[in-house]
Amino acid sequence: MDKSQILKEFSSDPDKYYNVKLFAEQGFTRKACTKCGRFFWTLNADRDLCPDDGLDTYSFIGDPPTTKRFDYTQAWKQVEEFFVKNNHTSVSRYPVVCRWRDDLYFTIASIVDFQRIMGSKVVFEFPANPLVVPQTCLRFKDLENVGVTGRHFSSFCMIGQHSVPDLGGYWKDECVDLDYRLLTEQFGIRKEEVVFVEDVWAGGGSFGPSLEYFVQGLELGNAVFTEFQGELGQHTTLDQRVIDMGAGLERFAWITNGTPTAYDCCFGPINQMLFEKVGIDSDSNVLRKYFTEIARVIDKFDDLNVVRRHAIKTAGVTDSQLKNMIIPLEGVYLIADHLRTLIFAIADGALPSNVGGGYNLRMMLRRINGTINRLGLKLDIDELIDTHIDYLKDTYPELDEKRGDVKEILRIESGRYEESKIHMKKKAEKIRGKGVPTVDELITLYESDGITPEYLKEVDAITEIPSSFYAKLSDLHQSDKKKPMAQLELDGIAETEMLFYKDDPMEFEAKVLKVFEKGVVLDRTSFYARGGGQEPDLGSIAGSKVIDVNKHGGIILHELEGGIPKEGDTVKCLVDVTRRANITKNHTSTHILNTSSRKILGSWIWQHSAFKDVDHARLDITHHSSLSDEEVQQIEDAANQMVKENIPVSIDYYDRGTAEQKYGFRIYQGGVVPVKSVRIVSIADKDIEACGGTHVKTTGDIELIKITKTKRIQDGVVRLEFVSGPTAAAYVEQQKVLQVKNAEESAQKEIKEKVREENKQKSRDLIPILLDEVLAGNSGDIGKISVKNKLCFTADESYDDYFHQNFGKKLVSKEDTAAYCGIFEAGPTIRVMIFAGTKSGVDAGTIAREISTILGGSGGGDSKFAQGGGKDTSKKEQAIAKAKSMILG
RNA sequence: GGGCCGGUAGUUUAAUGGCAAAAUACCUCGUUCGCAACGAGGAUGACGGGGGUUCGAUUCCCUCCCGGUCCA
Repeated sequence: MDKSQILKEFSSDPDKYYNVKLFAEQGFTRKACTKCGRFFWTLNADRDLCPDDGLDTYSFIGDPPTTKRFDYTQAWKQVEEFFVKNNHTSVSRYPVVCRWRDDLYFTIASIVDFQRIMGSKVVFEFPANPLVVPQTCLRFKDLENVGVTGRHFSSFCMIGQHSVPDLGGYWKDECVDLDYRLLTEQFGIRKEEVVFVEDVWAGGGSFGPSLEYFVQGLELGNAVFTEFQGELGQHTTLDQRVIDMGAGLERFAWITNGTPTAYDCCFGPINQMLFEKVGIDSDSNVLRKYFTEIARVIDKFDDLNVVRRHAIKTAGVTDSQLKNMIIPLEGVYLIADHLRTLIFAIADGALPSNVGGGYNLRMMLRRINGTINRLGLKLDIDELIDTHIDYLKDTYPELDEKRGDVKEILRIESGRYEESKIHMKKKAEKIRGKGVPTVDELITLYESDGITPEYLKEVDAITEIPSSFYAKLSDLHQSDKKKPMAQLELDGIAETEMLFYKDDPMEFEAKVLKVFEKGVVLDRTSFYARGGGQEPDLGSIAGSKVIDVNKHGGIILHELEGGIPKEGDTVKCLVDVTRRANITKNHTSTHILNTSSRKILGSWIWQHSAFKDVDHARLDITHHSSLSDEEVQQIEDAANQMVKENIPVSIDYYDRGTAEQKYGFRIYQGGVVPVKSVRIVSIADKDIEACGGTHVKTTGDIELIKITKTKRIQDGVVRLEFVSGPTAAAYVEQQKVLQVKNAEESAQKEIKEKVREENKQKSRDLIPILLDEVLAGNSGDIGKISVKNKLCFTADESYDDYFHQNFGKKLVSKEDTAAYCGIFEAGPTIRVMIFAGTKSGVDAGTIAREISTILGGSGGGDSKFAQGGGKDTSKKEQAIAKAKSMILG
């Protein structure tokens, strides 16, 4: 939908869409910006320009419009106090890792907290109405602006003010009134400074007008009134209209302080600490001018470097000021910002990695480390983490608990970065020595080693980046489109009654509602349909084998083999009880292992995915490293302890919002649950998850859990393969047998190795003795070697390839008139090896080829060394005779 | 989930369907009061595991393990 179209439409009828009671009460007038034409509301009769174009833009820097000063933490207390006083419920922030929506890695706005996806629709669920929330939001789009522009953050606190008018909340009039009073009464901003700009918001099929509020050119918040759906012109009013007011807490703090940047008043004591360590030479007057200029022109140029150059020139920043003040400052801000984001993300269970959202976290830590190195700083990251958390824990007490975990994860990740840098450096060195690499080589380097051409240029390994590099790279990454699933005609069929969620009979009768070529839909079924990583039940329906069961919406389709019943028939159905029991044990085991892993490894453990079949199952967990044998044992022990305790497993249904508030987002281990009423599976208070699978009554039913294998399947994800119940018992038996077998095999191997080593040693001792005799010019039979004028031949069985190899090599290296030929058996083949000194008159290659031909094989080499052989053992004597005559003449 | 790269002496890295190299560390000797430095000599490996092709595989093929990396 075209936003400008909607804006035009709404602006043509301001009374309907924008004019709120407050404007008339206070005497706001509506004006059109003389520069850009946008409509805005103001108390200042002289004002002709909208905030973006206004002359007062960022005039608060160095001259804040309030008498009170609030830092980040205090600013929230002010906001919270104001809204609570005005009948709002203050809600704790939601996780920054967006567990309840699989289309987002991270929470990017406060409204996301309350959005749930049902099918293709977004629905709202608020735990209170109206409410206010300090929602930490992560945004990685403008990462390069962070630290530079004075107002971009990788994470920020969105003050979310939300109200549903039709469920007892308020609508536009009260919303704008509250926001206005928040600014003027709570924060003490002069009434004339507040400007409301008319705008619209559209997304996800709905849209509505919005009023952005500015003070001295700084946008503090945006009140969105989501009220319509459909296409403009044919739109209808939503069943549930919603107020989505989002304001930047950092900006509230900034405007009351008037510091050169928002960073100066939002990171707490960490800035001062960093300034001292870095030794920044700070001149507030220059900084004020510089950052004011940055703020004014940031949107006027596309290239950030142009913006910086412009500001440096206009503010009159000298080269030395740039080097000793601006650049280190930008670095400090970047470090403080990125670290704060990492603390929130890791505390909420995200891990830096090379996949998905984890990649953003990895990049941020690398930017921190890169900046520290670039500026030559000596910083203790742990100390910085402590400083951040100490400052934030008042508002976000949950961060305090994860202090140690955050440090551990960042320490491991920093170590990885150091190693990868060493690797990159080595590769770059090699390239420098080798000459200009081709584009294909550069692509291989990038894809296989993560070494960008930019890096290579930076370290002077290459002089320029080939222009075709990026074109070629993007060609390579053209992804193939997913093919759509075959669609079955299921319209008009009633949803299947799911007996497995009720009394779950293993034998039942049901009516056939619909038949397909290979399957049937019944009115009711106990056959569990594939879902949540749990494999389906099998068994029989009307005597035909059930080979698969799948869910299509609320309809369950049973795939059959050996005859399809008729529509309308009542059929007898039997579920394979043993299969079901085993799968069920595996499913509850998955929950137990998940919680055991978290207990042993750390709070960052989440279920990444899972699979439960009849004879095996696997659980993928989020973890940073491969598991040691000891860790695996501890997890298994913890799991079996829970089995031993025979803990009851209970299943209860909750309203989704209630479940989230009661148990937190930990319940979404298996991913998003797209239903209003969630099924909560609890193993006492030890593990509580939203889950649609089948479970045992008490943990003792599982009998035993054995982890059969673990594997790091990708960066940040470890797979546990396991068995439970009777399969686990069988596995233990099987392991016992295997262990005995392995012990025997390794003992045999050891003996073989010992014999080989002994033979080697014998050769080492014998060779010098024999060599002395041969080199002395003795002829005849020397140690079973026929020698004639330093030409040697042997086919004695006591010599192996090690002897032939070393004797021959040493002989010809010491005497170039000598030659040596050895014939020996190696397994089913007879092999020949010839060494010839340059003046021996013997051609090794010719001998090898001829002897090999006799033996039915082939051989090769050059005149000085050659080998060959064949498998025709009947020709062995003939070959020996021939070889002897060829070498000894 | 899909690819790609790599695994060789204690360490870092070469090369190769036919004797597996170099640097460094190590050992011995020499110069030195001693150390460092230098010179001479020496030892060191089943080429990640398993299977296959071959007379012969570290090299080619398959498979597994480990590590790295890019894209979804």
